[in-house]
Amino acid sequence: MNDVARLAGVSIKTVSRVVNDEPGVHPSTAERVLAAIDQLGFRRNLSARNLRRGSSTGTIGLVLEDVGNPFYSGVTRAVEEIARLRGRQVISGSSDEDPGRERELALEFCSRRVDGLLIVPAGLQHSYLVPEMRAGTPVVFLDRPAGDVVADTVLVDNIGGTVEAVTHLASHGHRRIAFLGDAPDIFTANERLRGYREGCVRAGIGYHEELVAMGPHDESSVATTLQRLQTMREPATAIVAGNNRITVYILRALAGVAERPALVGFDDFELADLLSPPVTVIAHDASALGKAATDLLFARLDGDNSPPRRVVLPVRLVPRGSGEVHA
Amino acid sequence: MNDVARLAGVSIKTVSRVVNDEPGVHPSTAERVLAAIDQLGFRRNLSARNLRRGSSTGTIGLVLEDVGNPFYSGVTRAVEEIARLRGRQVISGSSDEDPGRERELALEFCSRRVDGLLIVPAGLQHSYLVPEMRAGTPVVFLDRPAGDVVADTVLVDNIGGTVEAVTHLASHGHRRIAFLGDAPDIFTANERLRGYREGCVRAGIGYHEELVAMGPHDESSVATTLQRLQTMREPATAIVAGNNRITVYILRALAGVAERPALVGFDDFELADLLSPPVTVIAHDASALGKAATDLLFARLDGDNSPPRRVVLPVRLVPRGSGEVHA
DNA sequence: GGCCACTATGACAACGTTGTCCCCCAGCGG
DNA sequence: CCGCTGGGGGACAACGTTGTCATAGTGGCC
Repeated sequence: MNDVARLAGVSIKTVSRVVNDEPGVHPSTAERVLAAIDQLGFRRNLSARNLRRGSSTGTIGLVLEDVGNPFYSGVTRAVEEIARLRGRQVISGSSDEDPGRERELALEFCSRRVDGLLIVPAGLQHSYLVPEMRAGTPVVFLDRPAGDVVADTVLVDNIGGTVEAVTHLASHGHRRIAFLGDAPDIFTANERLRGYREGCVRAGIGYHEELVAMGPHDESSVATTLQRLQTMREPATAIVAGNNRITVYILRALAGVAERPALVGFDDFELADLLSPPVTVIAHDASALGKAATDLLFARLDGDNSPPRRVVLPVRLVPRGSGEVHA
Repeated sequence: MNDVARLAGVSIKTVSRVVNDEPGVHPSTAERVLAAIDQLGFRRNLSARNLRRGSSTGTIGLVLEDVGNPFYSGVTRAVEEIARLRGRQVISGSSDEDPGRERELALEFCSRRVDGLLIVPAGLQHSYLVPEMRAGTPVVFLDRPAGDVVADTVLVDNIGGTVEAVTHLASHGHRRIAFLGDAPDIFTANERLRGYREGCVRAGIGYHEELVAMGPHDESSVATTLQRLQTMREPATAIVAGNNRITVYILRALAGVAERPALVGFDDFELADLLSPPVTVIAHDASALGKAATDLLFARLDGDNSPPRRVVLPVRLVPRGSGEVHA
């Protein structure tokens, strides 16, 4: 800006005025300044501007588990969309389920003075955020709740969803329904397990430990588990999969197998309808989740300081075939 | 920092020394400072720091077409990964194929003084970046080249891939091979069309205008096109799909159809192997693309100022069934 | 001519840091 | 007692902006 001022033969303040479209600059002066800006390829430094104005940095931080997972990239897209409408940029990072990494990312974002934080928590300890929140940085947790702080949270109805899945399978005559879930220390995995259990009880088919296999799972552990479930004394005739990845692992393991158990997966995914049989899922909307969380964040930025809210988004069972096989 | 200094009864410079682990602070003083930091929840302002030091802002900007597309979210993931290893944060945004939006994002990132830019170009005009590049901001284009500036570029072998697809189909006896591509003003779409044409010529089956349908496509336009291709006087017996979305549209349109043409899709996608028939694709690696581009960017940041490079990543045909149907 | 109002512009401080340079004082040798 | 040394610490400027206030010039009115 200094250089521009020198070239145009004015003070830096006048350049500032031109750059900010402030009134009170003579058109001919403005023109000279603009020419100088163009010639030097000047672009105002937003960091300095925000520092001086003490105002918003125009950024929001997004900590998620893995952008590579279609579910989270859907969330990211929705967040971006709304941030854009509100003139904000998104800085994001993946925690890979590592609480340390999550914390590192969140605090790094705070150091950059983001206007707000959206976090898919990896761990259960979030007291590290208390100073930031007290200092006025709004934080919204999504997909999973914070461990030890009270804050805005947007979740999906994990319990309702798995209850519905089990009920649905039971209504087709299944009494040996298995559940393959993610690591039980992950909130959603645990909730879905609870829903599964409740569904079993409600359906009157009882909860049987041996039909449950919690993760972490990979392709081979899922294959092994399926083997066990199908060869036990009273084999499982139906399976509830705890998330999109597990569903895919199951599909891989079952590829080419003639006698397939019924299957309902948690999370919808592309092409589920084109597989044979098409996969019945508990669907919920990644972009709705991202949108709800971002809307909540912006409400806080707009001054809403009502008590923290917990929003639970509905899920719906989408019957496609794999879950409508009779026992 | 001021408050911390006052509370600890020292000067702000001493606080700065403690925060930056600089030597020359008495342990007992440091302890007082740390206690004050803790009590006030102080976190150093990175913008101010970078402004003062005139150093890197520790961020890189990523402009892509749509994070929601699994291909680009794979790219994003890879970029993030490498940026992390090099201590950088990623700021990203989606252009939605809108050149204006691409430019807006890129310039916004420049205003934030990102250390470097990774761009999946939406348009053909990139001279707007010349001042920034001359000012020392390295820019790497990925997936598509820049329109009118010479810069580092990482591409995949679009032509080679489609040539291979056509050759593969021809070797199974197909002589009426159709091509459904994206809008021809998109570089990759155009290149793939060229590859298709060259493949036809090489295979000695000739290039026939009526077998080509360029986009933009959506589910219904694809369905209509397929209808036309299959009912023409000499119907198409095989199809090459120009990208992952078009492949999916084709699969949707063909669902339940008994007489299916052979199909090879450009871009691999999850579950392609579990469909029936499994989908033969020209595969290339989103994360390899992201990694190559980011590596190139960091090489520039490390001072490499050799002439701009153009890297072309190989693709490979993955035969799975849909492309091995004989005519 | 003196005064006012108004426009165009500039000087300067400040945002929160850090780099540079300087000062104070204890400890030590002569 | 003096001077020197070195460790611990502070004052101040500067990074690139913008907000505040001041100032110079111009034209109009009495």
